[in-house]
This record gives sequence, C-alpha cells and structure tokens, in this order.
Amino acid sequence: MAISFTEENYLKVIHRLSEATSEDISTNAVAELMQTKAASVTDMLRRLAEKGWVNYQKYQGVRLSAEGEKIALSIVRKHRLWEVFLVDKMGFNWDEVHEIAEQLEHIESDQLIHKLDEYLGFPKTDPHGDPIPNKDGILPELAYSHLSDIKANKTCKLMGVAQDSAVFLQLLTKLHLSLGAKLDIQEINEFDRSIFVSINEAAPIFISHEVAKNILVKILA
Amino acid sequence: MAISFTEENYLKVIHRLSEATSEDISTNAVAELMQTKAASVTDMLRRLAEKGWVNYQKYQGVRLSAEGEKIALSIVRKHRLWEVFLVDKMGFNWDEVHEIAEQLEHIESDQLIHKLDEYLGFPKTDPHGDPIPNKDGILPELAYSHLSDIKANKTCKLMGVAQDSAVFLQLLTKLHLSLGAKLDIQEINEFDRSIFVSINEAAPIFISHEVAKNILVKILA
DNA sequence: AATAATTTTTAGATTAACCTAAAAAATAAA
DNA sequence: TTTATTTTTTAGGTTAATCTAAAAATTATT
Repeated sequence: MAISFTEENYLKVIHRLSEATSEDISTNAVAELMQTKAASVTDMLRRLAEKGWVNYQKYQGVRLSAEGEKIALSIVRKHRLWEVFLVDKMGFNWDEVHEIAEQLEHIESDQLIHKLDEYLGFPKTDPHGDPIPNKDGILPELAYSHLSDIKANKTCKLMGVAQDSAVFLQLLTKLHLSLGAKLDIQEINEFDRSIFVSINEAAPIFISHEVAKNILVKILA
Repeated sequence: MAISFTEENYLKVIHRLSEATSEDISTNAVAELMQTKAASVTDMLRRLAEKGWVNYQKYQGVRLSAEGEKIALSIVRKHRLWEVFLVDKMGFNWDEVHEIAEQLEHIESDQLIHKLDEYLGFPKTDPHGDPIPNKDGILPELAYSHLSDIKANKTCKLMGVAQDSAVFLQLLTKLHLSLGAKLDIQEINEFDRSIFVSINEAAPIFISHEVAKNILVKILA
C-alpha cells in the first residue's frame, strides 16, 4: 500500500517515542514532535489505524502495529545509512547531517539501500553511535550507560549520544569529545554533579551534568 | 520562495520541452509529460506565472522565465549528478537509474550537491552522455549528430543517447553499444535506412533507423 | 467566411494534510 | 465526589493538486 512522506514521518515519530517508554503514546506527544496541532494528529492517527499501521483507540493513545514497526524501522535504517554516507563519503560533520538525512530517508528503492549499505561496508552504527537496523528490521540493542551514571575513577569509551541536535554535537566537538574517545572519570562534583574527565589521556576538563546525561559510554574498567 | 516537488516537476518538464523547440509550450504537451489532465496544467501554469517562474498567457502557451530556467537547470543538474553517483559509485546500470534520480533530484542542499560534484570528480556528462549544468546554470552545448544522419564509411564515437527509456538502453546494452564506443558505418540500406555498423572493430551488426535516430555521435573521420 | 474540429480554460468536486474553535472525555484537585 | 484542569476529539474550514464535464477560444477545413 502506498505511503506518503507525512505518514512515514508520523510512523517514525511514534516509533521514536515508543523507544523511551512501554506506555501508549499520547496525541500531544506526537503533535509536539511533528510540530503540528493535536487535532491534526487525531486525524492522522485515525487514518494510520485504518491502514493497519497503528493500534489506536480514541483517548487511549497509540502504538505501532507489527507492520507499522517494520515501516518505521526501514525509515530509521535509511536515515542512519544516509548519515554514514554523508559523514564518511561526503565529508560532512556529525552535526550537519540530520536535516539532509531527513530528506534522503524517504527515497524509495530497496536496491539502492542495499547497494548503499554494501558501499559503506555494512556499518553497524550511524555517526552518532545509534545502531542501524538490518533489512529485516532487527535493531541490535546496544545497552550503553549514560556518562552521568558512571562512578568516579572508572574508564570508559564514548559509544554514542542520546541527542542529535546540532548545538549539542557542536559543543561536544569543541570539547574534543568524539565517538570512540577514551574517558577517565577523575572526579564527580557533589555540588552540581558536574564531572572532571580526561579525554584520551589529555589534561582533565570540566563537563556539566547536562552534557554527561547525553553521552553514552561503554565501561572499560 | 518555497517550491513544491510538483512545481519542480512542472518546471523541469517545461524546460525539457523547450529544449526541442523555440516555440511556446502547449498545455497539452505539458499534460502528456506530466501524466495529468490539461485542466490541471492550466491551473498550475496560472500559479507558476504568479510566482514569476513562467511567462504564461491564456491560450498562448508557456515559457520559462529567467528565474524558472535557473530552477529547472538546478534540478537537471541534481538529477544528472545523482545518476553519475548511482552508476559510478553504486554500480547500477545506465538503464536503472532514471527513477531513483527522479526522487533524488528534489533533495534540497546546495552544500550536498557541491560535495557530491566534487566526490564524483566534477563530471561533465551523465551516464547517458547528457551534459551536466554547472552551479550557475550554464549548460555546455554539446553539438552531437544523430547516428541516422551520418554518411556511410564514416567513423564516429558514441557520445550520448537521445532517450533515457529503460527498454531502449537495455537494447543498446544487448547490442554492445555503450558510451565511448567507436562506430564504423559500413553501409546504409536504402530500403529502410537501417545501418550496418562495426562497433569497436568487431564484425558489423545490423541497426534499425529507429535506434540510429536515438544515438548521438561525434564524427571522427 | 462559415463551420467543424481541436485545444484550452472555467466551474465545481475530491482528497490529503493541515488549521481554529468548541465539545467531550479523562485526569487531577479541592 | 464534585469541581476544575488538561487532554483529546469533533465540527467546520483552508490550501495544493488533482479530477470530470461543460464552455470558450483557437485552429483547420470546407
């Protein structure tokens, strides 16, 4: 069945919200991410339900059906593969690719995506450390910790970010925090939970709790 | 001013029709290429004229304005650069790329197109030999001849095709006719203007006038 | 030049995606 | 457990892009 760009975006947004919770997703939450009004969302949810892509009961919120989930994951897959392309092949920075990938994710050609995947060397994650679903829509669960949850004197590796906003990513770049960086947590300040951390053996720098919350790490020792 | 995919496609179609003639373009001609009805075209032409992208007088046909021409050329540029990408980098055949490029041509990012151009080595033509407009919308005039117009005993080089349809391109591939091939015209048959031609020094093969009409060549000797 | 044929435009509807304002349902507070 | 607040839905409209059918303009033919 044919699907519009708008419908794809709704499914993607519902999918994103569903990752954070096991509850049903509220109309307002969708409206906020879609940058539209609740009334418009109600309209669309009714139509998505008719097409069998979501389960939706008036006033009870919405969830993706199995088919809707499959569609959403294929869009996420395309988005993330294109992001890898933009950074690895086209030389964009990791904070510049989101908008362009938002457009490219709607290009329809299974063959193209398969060739792109191959061309990129079957990457496992996008430039922000987010896992890339495979063609069957299996999304490997990467169970990383938030840097804000790690104890002092631990060593870890920066595996991803919990947020793709350009301002956040630019800040990380300024702080020399990039994917794969080795982080030694020197001290956690009780006052505001800010952290002194050494990046790749360099002199320790100061990081706010807010930043640490959005950094995903793997504990090494 | 914002432009929709549909508007972009109309401008592209009007541009294509304008290349073949210096006359104004008729509503019906646009309707046929856009695969829509004349009434819908009239509607759209009125709106394109309001936006200043075409000059249009009721019943008198339509032409692109300078600004419309610029937009059309930027779409053609994107389309052809993406075609080069699909063939050179992704390994598609020349008869497989049109549909996908029709989608990719609407991706909006000057930076991306610039980087893509660079990545591809600033190609001058697409995989069908069509010239790629530069970023200022200058389209190099490649004055090639149709194979059907060449005299017997001449040697020429296959520089492009006058048609991008998959069936035509697949036929050329079967006949081992690809861009750059050296063609020796052995004999032109009076009966139906079919041609005996030797491709890259191989034994001569038989080609219909219809095929020859759609092959563009440069005369070598 | 008058009539016929064709092309183009207008008129009026339809669909997807949105909107505002008001009504209804669900949730929270007194 | 009423009342107040918040959330969600309905009702009714708008816009872009399309359609069909009918009217108007242009072009071709006698």
